[in-house]
Amino acid sequence: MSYSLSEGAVEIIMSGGEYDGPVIQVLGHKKIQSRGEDRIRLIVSDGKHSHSLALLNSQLNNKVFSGELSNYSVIKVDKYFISSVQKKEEKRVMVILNLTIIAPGAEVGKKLGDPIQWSEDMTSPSYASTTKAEPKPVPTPMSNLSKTTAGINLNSSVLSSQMTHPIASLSPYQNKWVIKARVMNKTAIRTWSNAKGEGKLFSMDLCDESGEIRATAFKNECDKFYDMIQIDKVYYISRCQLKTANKQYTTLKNDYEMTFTADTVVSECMEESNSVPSIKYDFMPISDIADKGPDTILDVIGVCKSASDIQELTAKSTGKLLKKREATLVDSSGGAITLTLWGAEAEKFDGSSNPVVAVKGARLAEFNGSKSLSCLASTIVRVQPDVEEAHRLRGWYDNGGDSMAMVHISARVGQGGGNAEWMTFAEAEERRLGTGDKADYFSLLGVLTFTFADNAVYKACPQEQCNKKLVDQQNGLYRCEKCNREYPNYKYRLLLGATVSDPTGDQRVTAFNESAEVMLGRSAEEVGRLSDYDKAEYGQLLDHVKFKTFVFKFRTKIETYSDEAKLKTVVMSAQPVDYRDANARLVKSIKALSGVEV
DNA sequence: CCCCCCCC
Repeated sequence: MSYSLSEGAVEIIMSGGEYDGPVIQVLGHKKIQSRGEDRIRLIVSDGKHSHSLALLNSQLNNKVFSGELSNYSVIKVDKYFISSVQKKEEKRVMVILNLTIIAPGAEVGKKLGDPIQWSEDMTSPSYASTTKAEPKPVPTPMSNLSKTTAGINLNSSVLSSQMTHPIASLSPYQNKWVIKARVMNKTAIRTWSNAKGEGKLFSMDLCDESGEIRATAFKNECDKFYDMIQIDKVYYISRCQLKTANKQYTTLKNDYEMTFTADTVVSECMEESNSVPSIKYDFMPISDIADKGPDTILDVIGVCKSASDIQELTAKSTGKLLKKREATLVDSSGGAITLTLWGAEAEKFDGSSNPVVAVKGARLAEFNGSKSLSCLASTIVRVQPDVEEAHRLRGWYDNGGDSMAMVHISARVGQGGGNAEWMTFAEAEERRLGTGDKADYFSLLGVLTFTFADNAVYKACPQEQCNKKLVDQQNGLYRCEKCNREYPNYKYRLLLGATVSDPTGDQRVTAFNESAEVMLGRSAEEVGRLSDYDKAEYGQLLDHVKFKTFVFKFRTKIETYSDEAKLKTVVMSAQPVDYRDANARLVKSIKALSGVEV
């Protein structure tokens, strides 16, 4: 068995060129300490040259500890970057991010070829001309920086020709570095005032291939850099102060954070920087969120099916005036969830064109048994992001996904009724529910067996709290008798008559806006538009929801209309079935009925 | 040097 190594790759890579997926042999390894962390240094060979300054990304350490990556192994380096370390002089280091083991050491069993040790001064000009080599790094990266003025360097060529340092390598103990990083997120300018003084600041989240870090600019630096720093752009940044990050306040994966100082130099990277990754999302299908606990921090991507207007409220605890907007996101998992946006983010958000929205680091909140996502200050929200999942979702939504029935994870649960025992219609009748002076409430697992399509949606008063049906004045205006006013606009609201059945009987019920939206799987706005502009589709929608099963909570009370006493039953909430819960209830009643443990 | 991240 012979193994072919990428002869000459070490030389090309170490002299600044690019070599795609070099196949090299591991000749030895050594454990070193870096910032209190174990790092593995590999001695590698391409058959022609060996090189002892190959660092293994710490995530790969286990491959060595487990023996998987033993000496003489032949590996393909799938991903690497070149960094530099300062000892007595600048030294280039190859950091291996990803590798594939082509042949284990035991199988190879010997050193391949007769490699000689490579060193910096072996760099020959011939390689630079035959490869896509970048300009050779200047030996003293910081020497040029003093020539910049005001810290903002508009000509990136000075910095771009230099070697940059991986973010993961930054520490307070070393201040001669330049990073090449993408801005993932930038906060608004915030002011503070406390016993220690006052000021203003903004912060940004930066990332490169090696990791991420938060940087904050205070006062002067806040003014100086705020406009320049733009989300998604790549910058060369140097001369910041590093300090230990308070883990309490950050979700970024870095032990340190940076503070801009008067000496900080920032320069936009003008060339294509595909090597600097953009935000790394870890999207969770919306329907999976139902199983997650409160305070889970997660990423989602979905189409904004609807969004509320801005609501203003006063925080009880702080007395602060808050602005929020709720957007409903849906994805192809068939889940829907409410995302709450706050402050300026809420104000600028426009969901009217059903954009794809990507969210990184939102927090799962639970209120009255209903789950929703809430944005934190650190949450990144991107509207119409240029990522594959966004394009896929766009295609899905525009080609029928929009009419898919959704399980709304944030569906309201009747107050306090979440754990009420379920009843059947027969049991409700037996107990004469609704026949007393006060209304009775009960929950039931039932099937929607009929929907009354006539007048299921109406044009309601646009005022926040008034949901009165408007009178069409036939002149473009609508009159609200309750407000005694005419409006040019209106909001749609649902008032759905339906029949719910269970194995023991059925009941004519009425569902108002929120519960009807859950039952129809559409917003009142959408149903209204269909009713006015696409009667066929409207009819289909009302037809297709038949035989869907929900957990209903009813309010029932006997009422007399023209001498006839009838049970008036209102749907307080309709929830998609949580089958785990449903089965547990079933098992419980089987036990109770049979006296047998199951 | 901030560090609040909310409400029904």
